[in-house]
Amino acid sequence: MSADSLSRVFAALADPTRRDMVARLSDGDATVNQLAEPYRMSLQAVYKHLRVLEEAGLVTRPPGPQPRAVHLETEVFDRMNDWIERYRSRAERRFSRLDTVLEAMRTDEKPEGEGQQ
Amino acid sequence: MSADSLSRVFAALADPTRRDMVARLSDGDATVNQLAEPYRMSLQAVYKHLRVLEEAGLVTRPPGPQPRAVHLETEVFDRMNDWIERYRSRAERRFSRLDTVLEAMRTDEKPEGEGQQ
DNA sequence: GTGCTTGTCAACTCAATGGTTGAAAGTGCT
DNA sequence: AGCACTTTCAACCATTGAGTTGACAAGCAC
Repeated sequence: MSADSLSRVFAALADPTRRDMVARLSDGDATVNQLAEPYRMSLQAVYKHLRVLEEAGLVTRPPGPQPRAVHLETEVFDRMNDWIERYRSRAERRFSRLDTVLEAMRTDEKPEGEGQQ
Repeated sequence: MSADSLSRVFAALADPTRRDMVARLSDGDATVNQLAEPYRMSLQAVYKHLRVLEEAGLVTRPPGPQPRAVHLETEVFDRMNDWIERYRSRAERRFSRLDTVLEAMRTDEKPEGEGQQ
């Protein structure tokens, strides 16, 4: 209940069925029944998965005629990417900086180094 | 236990505490005690979180002197990014193609061809 | 209207998760 | 050896999550 929005997004994608739904929706909108068809689970279960995706903001269901379409929202992907890139780049930048330091140490002096690798 | 590896990664990052750990580890390796310090939970709980991150491949703990360092692995981030980008781009490409079709309909008024690929 | 299909809600089961405490191994230092 | 610190294992509890079945509400066709 208290999960922040990023947690909801990651949690939503932690389930293989939901990732598969997202994958299929990337090919185009679908109704709940179309979505449910390949899975060996009840329609209600699929509907529940849909709710999870919806609450994570990964999917919207614009109102319309009876077979309502499920639509994939790509905006949330950006938020995930931002998070991932932020820390990946930070770690990699730090790593290359450390590399520089180690190299400086080797050329500078101190042949006492513990073989890190 | 039967979760595939992508599921484990997403599930690992679905927890705010674990995301915070990853964020902090992106600033440099840390011992478990250092990692645990800001949280109001038992050390054992932190170890559990660490295990989850470890099994997701997000973190390694190279052997060494007693307070073993926890190290962030950035490689897994690529796998996540691959997945995200794959379906984001697919959806956006489809969207722009649809856009093109719609525009063609408006300007042309008779779109007879659709099988683009 | 009657009926069929689609979509939704609710209650229930069962397994997994996040947290706890307590105890036991390892490891390092003197 | 002995002591302190780090790490892990096990049992337990509360909450969430994925799935089920059953029933109910809308929409569309006849």
